[in-house]
This record gives sequence, C-alpha cells and structure tokens, in this order.
Amino acid sequence: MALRHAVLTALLDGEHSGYQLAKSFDVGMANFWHALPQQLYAELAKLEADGLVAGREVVQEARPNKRLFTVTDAGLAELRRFARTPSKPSFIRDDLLVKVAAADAVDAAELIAQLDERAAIAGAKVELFDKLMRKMRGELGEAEYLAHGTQVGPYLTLLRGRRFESENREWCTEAASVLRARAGADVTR
Amino acid sequence: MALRHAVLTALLDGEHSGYQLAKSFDVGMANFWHALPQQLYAELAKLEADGLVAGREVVQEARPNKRLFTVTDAGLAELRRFARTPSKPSFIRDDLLVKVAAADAVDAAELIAQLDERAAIAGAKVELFDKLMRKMRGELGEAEYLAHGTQVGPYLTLLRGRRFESENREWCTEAASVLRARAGADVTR
DNA sequence: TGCGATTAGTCAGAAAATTGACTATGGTGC
DNA sequence: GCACCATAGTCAATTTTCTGACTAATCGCA
Repeated sequence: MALRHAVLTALLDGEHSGYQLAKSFDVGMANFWHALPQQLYAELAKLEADGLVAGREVVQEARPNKRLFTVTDAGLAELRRFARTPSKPSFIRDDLLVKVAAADAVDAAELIAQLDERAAIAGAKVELFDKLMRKMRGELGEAEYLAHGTQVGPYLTLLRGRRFESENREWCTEAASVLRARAGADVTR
Repeated sequence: MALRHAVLTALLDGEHSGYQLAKSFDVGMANFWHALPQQLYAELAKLEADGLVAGREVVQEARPNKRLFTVTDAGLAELRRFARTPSKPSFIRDDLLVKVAAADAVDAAELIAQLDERAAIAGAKVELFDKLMRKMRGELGEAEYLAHGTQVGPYLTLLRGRRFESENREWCTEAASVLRARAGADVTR
C-alpha cells in the first residue's frame, strides 16, 4: 500500500509523464524501490482518480502526446500523513545472496562468475550516483549542500544508495575471492 | 519463482518444521529475503508435492505434532540448477527511504524520530549477526573460518547482513543529524 | 484457577506484482 | 528502403504476497 507514496515523492521534483517516471524511477529510487512501467501507469491513474496528482495533456508534433502529472495539495497532504505513519521494516530480496547462502552445496565457479558480474554492476552504479550527486551539488561541497542545499531528501537517499552499492561491490569481490581460494585449495589437495 | 530456493537453502543445514523456519527465516535470511509463515507453509507443501523436500511426521507428547522437512536429492539438484541461472537484479523496498526522499516536503521532527529508531534497530541487528558469526566460527578466527570452515555460504551472507546493517545505522544517524541541523538553522533564522 | 504466551499449524480473500502481449508514429543506421 | 529503436502508452491473465481470522493443546506465572 505504498507504491503510491514512492510515485508522489518522485513527482515532487516537477512534472513527469508516466513514461519519464518509468525511465527515471530505477535511477533516483533505485536501491530502495522498484516498479515496472505498468505499475506506474496504473498507480498514476489511481492517484489522479483520488485527486492526489493532476494530469495535463501535452500535444506533441513529432511524438505521441503525453500526460504530465503534478502533485496536488491533497497529494502533498497525503505524503505528509504517510511520513507520520510507522515505517515497516525494510524489505530485501536478492537471488544472488540466496545462491551464496547455498554456496556449500552448489557449483563454485558459477557463483564466482555471478559475484564478479554483480561487483561490476555495483561499481557502475557507484559512478552513476557520484555523477548525480555532483550534478545536484553544483558548486557546493557535500557538507554545504547537506546544510543548505534545496533537495536534501533526494541527496540523502542518493548517498545511501551510493554507500550500499559501494559496500555491495566490496563484498562481492571479497566473497568471490574467498570462494576462489577454497576452490583452489580443494583442487591442490 | 524463487521463494522455493530460499526455503531449500534454509533447509540445507538440517531438518526444520514450517514453524521453525518461520521463526528462523527472518534471522538467517534476514537482509536478503523475507516471507510470512503462511507463505512458508504453502511453499513447503508445494516443494513436497514436487519431491524437492521430504517431510516426516514427528509425534510429540506435550506439544502439537509437527512435520520436519529435509532437502531431497532432487531438491539439491534443483538448487544447483538455480545457482546456474542468471540472477535478477536485487530488489529493495524501504518505506523510510521513501520518506527521506520526500524530506523537503515533510515534517522533519517525525523523520528524525524514525531515523533514530531505525538506527537502534540496525544496531541491534549488528550485534545479533556478530553473535551468530562468533558462534559459527567457534575457536577459529574469521580468516581461518572463511578458508576452512564448513558453512562458508551462511557465513558470507551473515557478513553481508552485518555490513548492511552497520552501514544502515551509520547513515540513519548521519541523516538524522543533517535534518536536525537544518531544522535548527530554520528556527534561529 | 484463569490469562496469556508458545507451539504448530490452516484457510480464504484481497491486493500487488509480474508476464507478455499489442497500438502507433517518427527517426536512425545500414 | 527496411529494420530497429525510442516515445508514449494500454490491456489481460497469472502468480505472488499480504491481511486477518481460526483451531487446539500445554506451560508458566500470579
């Protein structure tokens, strides 16, 4: 019962179409929320029906028309109400971690390959987040931005995402090297 | 299509009843999987129907009877097959992060309180994981255990969970202090 | 002696998420 | 000149999860 709040939050920094949201959701919200385009369209429709966002049609020449959505006052109020409700514990789901948990019963080479791949993906995300944060800060240093910047919310969550991915990369690398060492030891024994 | 593999993995370290799984799932699997008791019971039934786990009735005097489940050879094979499939990107969902992302539009005091609370929870988890890891290692140091221990899989994932929660605690504390500083600045201005 | 917690589950219904199409147009590369 | 990619969506069916209630026995504690 709270994709809606993620969508409202995403719309806080200006008008977006469903299509744009679908593109950007996995960037800004990445690392703490995820949704498929169909869900976003459906949620936008519901939010509009409930008066929490307002849509306006934009007619375009060279591309299909689109509908841009903005958060209404009612939407803002709903977001404030949501912020006061107790947060449910965070919820994670990771195939790769399940595989690692089963490491003792499973092919090590395959796991190592997947860990290496994941480390690379995490590394790319770290760089992406760094870029986004630099862009957001502009001239300001991090401390100044955190103290006086205009979008602390998104900045703080990017910071969290950056650290998460950085840690993820590190762990994947270490886990892979542990498994490699054990595989080597098995072979030479 | 993969709660089943999480359950199979959880059953790798011996027989468990549905009830036991429901209790322990949020400890060992915490930080990368979560499921309600009902889901676990349902999944165990399906796994048994598919021959991937075997159940045996244990008649008890003072408590209700229970069914203990073990992974079958077919179950092990399925787990190995799963380990070879490409992993889907990991999937996170966190209410509190959504609220922080909306920090600029929302009541700061409430957010700060929730961040403090979350930091405390994360701290407790760090200690829990430390305890579990010490117990697993026994006499051995971490490096030795990683090199020669019998359950590297679970140990590595505990390590990941520990780091995640530790980082989480740190970030919550920092985010709260950033928001506190800004709230203070607003007031004195 | 009775209240609540713990053990060990089951069932049904509602809500959310995923899978997999399908529509249409315009621009880009080969 | 044709295939593919990007824009901007929509629809239906299925699978997965979540909410919430319900059974039934025993143990500890006050």
